[in-house]
Amino acid sequence: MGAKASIAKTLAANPGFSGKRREAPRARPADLLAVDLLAWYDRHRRNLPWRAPRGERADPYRVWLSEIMLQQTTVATVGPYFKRFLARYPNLRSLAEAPLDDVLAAWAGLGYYSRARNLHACARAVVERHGGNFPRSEAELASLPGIGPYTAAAIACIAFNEKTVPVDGNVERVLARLHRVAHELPRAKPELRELARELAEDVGIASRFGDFAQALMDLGATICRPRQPRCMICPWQAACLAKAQGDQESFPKKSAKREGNLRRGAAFVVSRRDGAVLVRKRQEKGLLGGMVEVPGSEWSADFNEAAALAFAPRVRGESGLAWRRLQGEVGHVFTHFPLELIVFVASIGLGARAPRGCRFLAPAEIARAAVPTLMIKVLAHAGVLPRRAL
DNA sequence: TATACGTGGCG
DNA sequence: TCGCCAAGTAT
Repeated sequence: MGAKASIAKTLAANPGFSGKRREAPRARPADLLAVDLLAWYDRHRRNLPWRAPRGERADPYRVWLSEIMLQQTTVATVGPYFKRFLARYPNLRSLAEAPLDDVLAAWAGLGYYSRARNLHACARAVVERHGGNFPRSEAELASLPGIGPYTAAAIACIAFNEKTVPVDGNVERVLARLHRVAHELPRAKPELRELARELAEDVGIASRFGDFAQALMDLGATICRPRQPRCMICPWQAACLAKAQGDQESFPKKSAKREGNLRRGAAFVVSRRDGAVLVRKRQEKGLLGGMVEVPGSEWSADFNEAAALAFAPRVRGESGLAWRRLQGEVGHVFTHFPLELIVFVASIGLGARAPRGCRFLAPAEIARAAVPTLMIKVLAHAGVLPRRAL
């Protein structure tokens, strides 16, 4: 199916869409749309840390690392993490040989920690299965840990110039507006993927698949933004069906997602006289998997504050800790639920021994350990830390 | 197909 | 202040 046919299908799926609108948008052949975008990209190309100099092929290791970091994460947030990570692990082999805990520590604060665990597993898999070189086909890439359909396509076209278009949130938004896609996400995903596949065909004459993918994502990030899109300077403004209708901000349509219930719990900060804090490691899988935390209760909607001290850690060599409940709470919002933690603090002497499964972490070590932002907030609330040092 | 999975920025 | 959103994947 050609691009024109899909436009007709889009129009057919929009009963309220006036037939008069068919003529104004998309006055030019589809291949020129791709050419227009590449020309725009050549003029407005952003210099990002993982991007190769113009005309040069990007390093697959850097492309992969950046794409994993950029999953659900903004360019501004990723920048500093990417540079630090690359300085510490300059190539695939150095990453594959590193202990997982060190990798988690380098990832601390970025969120979605399964990405770091899969990153590490992927590095080892590429060394074992591919001799240390990333495969170039989308299918082989997608079989690696942490690499799904989007990332496989992104690496394939950006690092190897394979003929494919990765479809991320940016591309979905651009295409949903360009074609005024009526269906809601995520149901519209197959339709949007098909539109993206047609675009890959359009790029054929230029054979710059990596540039085209990055151009499309840049267009979504800087021009076709979720709110207040800058249509007046968009290279595709003349072809955009939503722009013609004036309702571009209402695309893509999305199904309403329900919000999670508030969960509450208690955290216990034990400070040793030399400043060290009692911590433990969370289980490998699930929320904040493998990350460092202070001891605490379960987090639940029906948390009973009066019984909170039952969860307090018992420190060997101490006859009983004098717990002090700090005023206020530590609030944190996860993707699927908000959390409020009350914090208890206690001080102990140098002779104390950590309970089974726990250890004491010196202040200087906290910055180098795998401590998630939630726990940074708890430690800051307890007065143990000023804030994360970037 | 739906849900779990972090965090920070912005209007 | 608060809801939305950002270059998704695994199960």
